[in-house]
Parts: sequence; structure tokens; C-alpha cells
Amino acid sequence: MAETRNNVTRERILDAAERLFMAHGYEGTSMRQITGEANVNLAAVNYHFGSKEALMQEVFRRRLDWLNEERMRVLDRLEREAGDQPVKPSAIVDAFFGTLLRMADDEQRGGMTFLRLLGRTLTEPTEFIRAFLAHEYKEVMDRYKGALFRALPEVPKAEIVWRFHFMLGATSYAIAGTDALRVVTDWQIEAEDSVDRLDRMVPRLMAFLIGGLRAPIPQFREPSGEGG
Amino acid sequence: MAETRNNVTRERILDAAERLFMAHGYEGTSMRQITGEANVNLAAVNYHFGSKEALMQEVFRRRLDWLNEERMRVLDRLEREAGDQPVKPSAIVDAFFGTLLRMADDEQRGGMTFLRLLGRTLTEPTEFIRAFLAHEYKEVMDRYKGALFRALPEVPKAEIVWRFHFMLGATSYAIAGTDALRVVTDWQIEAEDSVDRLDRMVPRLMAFLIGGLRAPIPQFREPSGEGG
DNA sequence: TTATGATTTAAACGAACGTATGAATTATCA
DNA sequence: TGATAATTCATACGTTCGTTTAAATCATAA
Repeated sequence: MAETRNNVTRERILDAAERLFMAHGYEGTSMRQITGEANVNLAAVNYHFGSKEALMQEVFRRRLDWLNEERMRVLDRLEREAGDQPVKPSAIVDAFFGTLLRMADDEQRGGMTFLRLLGRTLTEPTEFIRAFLAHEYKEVMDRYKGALFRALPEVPKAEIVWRFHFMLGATSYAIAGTDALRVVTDWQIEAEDSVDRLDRMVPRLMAFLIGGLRAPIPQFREPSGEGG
Repeated sequence: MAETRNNVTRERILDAAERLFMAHGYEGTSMRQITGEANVNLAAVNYHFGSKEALMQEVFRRRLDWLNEERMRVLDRLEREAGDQPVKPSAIVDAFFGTLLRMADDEQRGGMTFLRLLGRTLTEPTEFIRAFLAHEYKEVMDRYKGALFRALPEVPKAEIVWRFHFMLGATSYAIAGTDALRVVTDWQIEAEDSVDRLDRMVPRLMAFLIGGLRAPIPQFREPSGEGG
């Protein structure tokens, strides 16, 4: 094992793995592809990280540690500034999702590559990835859900949890950028050929998320009643 | 190749593949797992479908053919009933996403297993899957986007396309049900232990989608102007 | 019953996978 | 400079992968 770290090789591997996992998924990327693209020896991954699974975790930890700490800091500040007032829901949504989306412009923190990787991975079925992400996100998710509960005291908690879930989905899909169902037609070219595709996507997504979060609460039909 | 079809073996394979692809993804599922769970010989997949890729496509085609035809029929009916009036946006959203979500109760059309598989696959990075789904969905997507354009003439088309995209993401994530970031806490147990988890999720999701679709249009900042 | 084609079967193919090994090389510092 | 540790390297291991083959079995109908 390494006690003195060679950060050059490590980061070359992490960068290549990030890009390849984004493009082909965890199972679809081989160690030989990674080490080949990183121009390092095949054995380097096992030497520096121990295994492919541990590499995958390190790829995420490198980015998520900062992201979730930043989310905590932003929420700290929002709550401090609000005093005893509740924080505005739109500010909470921006603190969680906006902080994420603004990573797209920050190449040093992974930029679009990491964003797309994260978006895709949130629906990955691979078990150890799910368990790892749940653990990494536990603290920040609880903080933000609690903040939304206080910001929307009139909305049932279960409703808020679901809407957080839906917001996560819309965001993941948007940043994954696979566009699986995107078919090029005339009006789509017109809509997306500009360089600032992402710049314009972010306010659009934020508007959509807030609209969804603030939608009227649905009334459930009772089996033998006549609920609205 | 088969000219007389043995539908028993074929369907056993399709059912097992659907379940396993849902649970472990395309790359994470082996032919030996599939044929093992289906209790058929290993060579049966290549005999009946030709390859693993072709099997994956048939798993989807079996369900999507009906779904997208049904979506067409429902939209046909809505437009016929509306006459020369535009169809209500909420009716269009229900026709597209509600028709999908109601498959959950229809075990003969795949039920929750297929829904979760579809949700996960929409962010799959595997290239041939993306290409296949884009082709399968092309017709119905164009129809529905056109319907939304007419239903919301005051909203820019690019905005509608993006919001359709966001709605797809929220729905995919919700039905994928991986809950990657879900951490069990007290209030979550309270919110979700009931049998009718899905029954209540559907109206919640629809309310969220409509809320997002009808959100105020964001104004973009001009580089040298003072846009609102 | 027998001939014919459809289907199933066991076995094997070469390729690619993640991982491990031990020697060679490089860096560190007394 | 020489000893020690860290890192890189070529190579190989055992396994699993998707696919193919040819023989065996089954179903159908003349």
C-alpha cells in the first residue's frame, strides 16, 4: 500500500475513470480502458485504490465531499441570515440544486463530466454504488429535508419528501444529458444550437423545480368517500 | 432461425431478462443468469433472439409497442373531443405520463417491473439502447410536443421542450425506484410503509409535473442588459 | 411410421474481465 | 552514496463473458 502518495498517477486515473464511467457506466468500463486512457500501468489502479469498486467510490468522494460541504455551508448561511424567520423554499432549492448545477462551470471540481456522471449514477442499479451514495448523502439530505419542512409548515412532510424526490429526478435526468428520447427536429435545432445551452438550462430547471414544489397539494380519493 | 415460434421459451426468457435487467442493468446481467432464471438452455437466447442486444430490444419492444400506440390513441381521442379548441395541458400530461404510470397495475403489460426497468434505462449510457429508444419513441414524442405547442401557444417552444424533458426526468427517477439517496428515518417510515405507495405517488407526481409545466417563464439575463 | 424441420442440449470457443505477483525502476533521506 | 521505501512494469492467473457448434430430442404431418 502507498504511504507516500503519488498524486500525479492517482489523479490521472481518477480523471480518466470519471470520464469513462460517465460515457459507458461502471460495468461498461474496464480497468484496461481506464489505465489506457490515463497512460498508466494496468496494475496502478489496484496499487493506488485497491480495487475497481474502491476507485469508483474515490471518483465520487473527490467531488461529493466538497459539494455536500458547500451545501451545508450555504444552508448555514441562509438560516443565519433568516434569523428566526423560515428560509424561503426557493432559496433552499437553489442552495441544493443550484450549488450542484454551478459545478458545471467549475472544471477544477469536475465540471460537466462529473455532473453527467452523477446524474446517470443516481439511477444506477449496481448495489454497492447505491449504498455508497446513500451514505455520502445522508447528512445533507436530512438537513435539507428538515429545512423544507420548516419552510413549508402547511405542506405534509410526506408530500415534501416526494417532491424533493421528483426534483432530484428532473435534475439528474437534465444533467445526465443522455437525451435518450431526444430526436432532432427543426424546432429543436433552433432551440439548442447555442453555446449557452447549459446557461439557459439552469434557470429553466430552477423555474420548473420551484413550480413543482409549490404546486397545489393533491387530494387522495378515499375508497368509500368522495374526496375532491 | 425459428420459423415456427415456441412462445413458451421465448416468453420465459423475456420475463427473466426483464426482471434481471431491471435489477442489475444490461451490462450487469449475464446470459447465464437469464437462462438460469428462465430454466432454459444457455443457447436458447441466441437461438430465439440472435444476440443479447437483440434480446434487450425485444424486452422493450414487447411493452413499448402497446404503450406508445395507446398514447397515440388517447391523444387522438383528446383532440377529437376538443374539436377546434386546444387540448388542456394537464390532459396531455396525463395522456403521456398517466398512461405510462397506469401500466404499474397491469401485470400483463409488465407492471412495476417494466416501469422500473424503463425508468432506469432512460439514463443508461449504453449506446445501442439510446439509439433504439430514440427510434421507438420518435413518433409519439413529436406528436406530444406538437400537442403541447398548441396547448400553450404563449410559451416559447424551446421552453416546452425543456419542460417535457424535466417531466420525463422526474417520472423516470420516480418509477426507477432505486431511491439511491433515500435514507430511512422516522418520518420516512411513517410516509411510506403503506401498501398504496404507488397509488399515492401517481397523483403526487402528476401534481408536481403540472406545477412545473405551468411555472412562470424564466427571464434570461442579457450580457449587457438589465433583464428582469 | 417415417421423414422433416423446429427446438433443446452439452460442450467448447476465443476474448475480455478484475486481480495478483515479483522483478525493475524511481524517489527519499540518513 | 547507499539503504530503504514507494512506485511502475510486464506478465500471468483464474473466471466469466457472449457466442457457436453439432448432436440429441421433440413435434408435426404425409
